Amino acid sequence: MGMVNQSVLVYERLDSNMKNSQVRNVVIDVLLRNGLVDDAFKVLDEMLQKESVFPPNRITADIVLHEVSKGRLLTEEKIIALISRFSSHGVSPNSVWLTRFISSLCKNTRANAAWDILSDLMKNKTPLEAPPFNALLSCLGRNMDISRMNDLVLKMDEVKIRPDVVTLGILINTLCKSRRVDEALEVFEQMRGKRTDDGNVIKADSIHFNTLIDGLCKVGRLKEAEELLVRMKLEERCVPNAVTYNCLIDGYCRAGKLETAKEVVSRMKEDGIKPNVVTVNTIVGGMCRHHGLNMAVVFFMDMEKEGVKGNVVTYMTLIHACCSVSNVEKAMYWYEKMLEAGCSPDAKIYYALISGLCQVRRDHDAIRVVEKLKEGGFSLDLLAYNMLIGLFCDKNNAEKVYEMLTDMEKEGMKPDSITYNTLISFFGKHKDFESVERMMEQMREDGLDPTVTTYGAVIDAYCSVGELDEALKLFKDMGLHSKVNPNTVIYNILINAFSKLGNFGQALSLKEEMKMKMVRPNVETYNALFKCLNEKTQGETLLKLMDEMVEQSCEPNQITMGF
DNA sequence: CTAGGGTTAG
Repeated sequence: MGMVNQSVLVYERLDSNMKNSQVRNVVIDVLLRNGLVDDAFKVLDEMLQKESVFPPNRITADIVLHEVSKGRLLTEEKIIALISRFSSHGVSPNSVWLTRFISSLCKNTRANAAWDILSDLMKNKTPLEAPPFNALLSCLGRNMDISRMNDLVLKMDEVKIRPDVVTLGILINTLCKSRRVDEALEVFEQMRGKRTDDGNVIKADSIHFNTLIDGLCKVGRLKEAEELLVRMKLEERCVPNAVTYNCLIDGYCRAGKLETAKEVVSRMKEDGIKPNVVTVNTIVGGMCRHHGLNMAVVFFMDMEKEGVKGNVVTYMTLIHACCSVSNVEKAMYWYEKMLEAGCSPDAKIYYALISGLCQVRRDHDAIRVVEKLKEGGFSLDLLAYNMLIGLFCDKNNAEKVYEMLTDMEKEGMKPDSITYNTLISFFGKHKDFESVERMMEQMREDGLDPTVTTYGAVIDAYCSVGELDEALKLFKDMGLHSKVNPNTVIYNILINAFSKLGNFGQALSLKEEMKMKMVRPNVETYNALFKCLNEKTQGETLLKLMDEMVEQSCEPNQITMGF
């Protein structure tokens, strides 16, 4: 501390024309390192004055921002203000630091603040590089905000900040994930090889190719994906790797071409690339979807013999497949197998089990799994809560429904529209209109607009007690007061209700209305109408409607045949 | 910046 005091003493005695930026930087550094934050900021403030003779430089920003974030000396807001003051002197924070700061803002869903910082720095023409922009771009990409991404890239171009390989990677990836593969290919061709002022070139790399191949596969354009692989092999620094082949394998699996997928495994081996656990999981998943569990298990065991061990994802895939064919015992068997194999379950394994059990309506088993999940130190997420609430509603277990809701609240989780829709339909089925209204109100209070499903549940409830006037009122409200429009399901509910009451005229005019409004009728629409005709034995109208059904390309089903 | 895992209500 003595040394610090001496340094400060010396500094204070200096003539003000001796206190240049370099000297001040040293003093600020010493003060901050010794925790004398207020003193440091006093010196900094002198530098940041508008007409300061010795303004801050790159090093000032380096020292201050590094220490500030290391010691958490300032709030995010104050750091932003500080950056802005540096910016007004034409000083940028160090690129690495700025990138980290932008990322952390984005993680806290403060992309707007990040945007403002970068705009401010650009406006003041401070020197900038691509990485901080990449951080913001990848955040915008996660939110699929492509238009703001394009804006940012344009702004970069205006102030001559050159994009790098990562920038290109982010753009391609976001476009591919939004299924806009052609645009991704276009951006790729446009940006790659582009020479900038300083002679640098953005070179295409394996990640770019992998992303594009995956994008093409995900939209089923397998032939083009294969062509891109050929092109990739001809490029300089682009060697296909396990990711490349796994993307192709996934593409074939999704298309149900399991044999071709297995051929790609052979091709990758010939190419000197070992299949990995992702390869196994992809094919196991594909087999489960298209050829059933047994084939998948055989494949899995073959691969284990080749030395590729399964992981949580492998077991989860198998567990899910068991559940989807209602084989809970087998699901639990694979759960045990997973533990034996030394794979520690993560939260998602439990969610998958819960999802499977909810689908086959095994409420007691689901409760057991929830207990196991909690024992494992995990908690349910909104999705899992929704599935469970749905299950307990279905089982008329109001007590459990309330338990789930209080649990959610305890964990600070807000119900979403799916939760509300589930509850509204539950109360509707019990003809508890008071609760229905209460839920609708609460939903609005939570800032959630009613969805088509919400209306569907309520309209259905009023129809079920024969209050068609009330149902029609809501139906009309839909178009008027909210942005949701009636869909096929809503029309079917009403047509069914009128048909049941023998009001064929009203039912028929609703069907006409839906055709006029371009809402497609389906088999159920016609079946609902037939229900009414059958009683009145109006054969002629029936035949006419049958013809119309064909016209509308509605496949008649079992129920239709009964008329 | 690239590959594989659970999504509800009518």
